[in-house]
Amino acid sequence: MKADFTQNLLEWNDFHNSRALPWKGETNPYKVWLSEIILQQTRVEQGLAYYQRFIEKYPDIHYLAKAPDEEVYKLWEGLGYYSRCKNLIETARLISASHHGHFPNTYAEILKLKGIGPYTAAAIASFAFKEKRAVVDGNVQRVLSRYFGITTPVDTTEGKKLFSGIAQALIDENAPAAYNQAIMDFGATICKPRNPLCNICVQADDCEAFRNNFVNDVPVKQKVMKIKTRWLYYFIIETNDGVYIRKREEKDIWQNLHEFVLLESHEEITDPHNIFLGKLLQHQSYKILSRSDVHTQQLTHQRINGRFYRVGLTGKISLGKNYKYVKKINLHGYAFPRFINSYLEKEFY
DNA sequence: AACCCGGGGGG
DNA sequence: CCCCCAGGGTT
Repeated sequence: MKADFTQNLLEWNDFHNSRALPWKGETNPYKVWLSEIILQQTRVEQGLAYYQRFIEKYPDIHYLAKAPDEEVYKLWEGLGYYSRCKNLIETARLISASHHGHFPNTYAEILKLKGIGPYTAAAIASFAFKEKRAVVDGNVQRVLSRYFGITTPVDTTEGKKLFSGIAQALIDENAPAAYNQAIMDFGATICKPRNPLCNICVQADDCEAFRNNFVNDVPVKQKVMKIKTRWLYYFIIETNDGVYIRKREEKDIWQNLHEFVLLESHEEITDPHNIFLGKLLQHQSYKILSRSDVHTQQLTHQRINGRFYRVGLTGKISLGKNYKYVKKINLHGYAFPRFINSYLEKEFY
């Protein structure tokens, strides 16, 4: 069984895999690591430009370690899952300082690093250090569940153990890196989530799901997360040349990114400024300069709705220590969530 | 084990 | 509108 699957895969890789990516064949652990963090739960097409910008700005791990937090977040801005950026910075500084810039070179040691789990540790260990350690990502789960006809949910403890065991049994002894790269390319280009190319698949003869016609029913996933709706009313309190912003510190979406003065609700509010600005600005005189249409953004597990109000002030005020007064010209130096940036780009700048 | 964390593209 | 993406961390 293994011989067939692995042999066919590597043969396909040699003669029919034309996928070209900048990090393919890369053995520099820093570059492998960076690419893998960027690609976590992220499409290759989306991550590619980010990877190139990071490599350009931070050619090695010491450059990244020395960079100010805000600069790195700004470079990560728009990519999502911002804890990846936080862990990226922490790990870079740890390796730069404590390991003299030398990346740990075994799966077990790599796995201890922040932001690195089983998949990423296996990827770095195999690509950079040729360790025989099979990767299990969404592609691998899909390929294996179809080929072997596995209906165990992939997102359970049992499923994770099952798939990592099978993957490790299938990996090629002599070419672990090539095998790992090949199975992910195969999953991304042939054994795709929807409309897989079974008609030209070199594994089709031995594929359980194809032979029994349930290719579209695997892999099985268990978790169904309910989507909650949030209403965010942002007040851009501004003077002639500055605005007030704060960093989101709480455990919530967009942690460590910036925002304006916020009134949040679980449902729509007709005139949010009436109940809010009076209290916030006390005796200050202010003027509502504009009110945006309702903006929306659909996240995986939340639906964000909201409006943006520009509020004019004659002079500076104090909104507490959480808020910073920033000149409008310098807003570009701070990282904002997409929800805010899309407003700024269209209606503010 | 259950829940949380973004944003984009395809059907 | 729903699903998925070179997953990982926290509770």
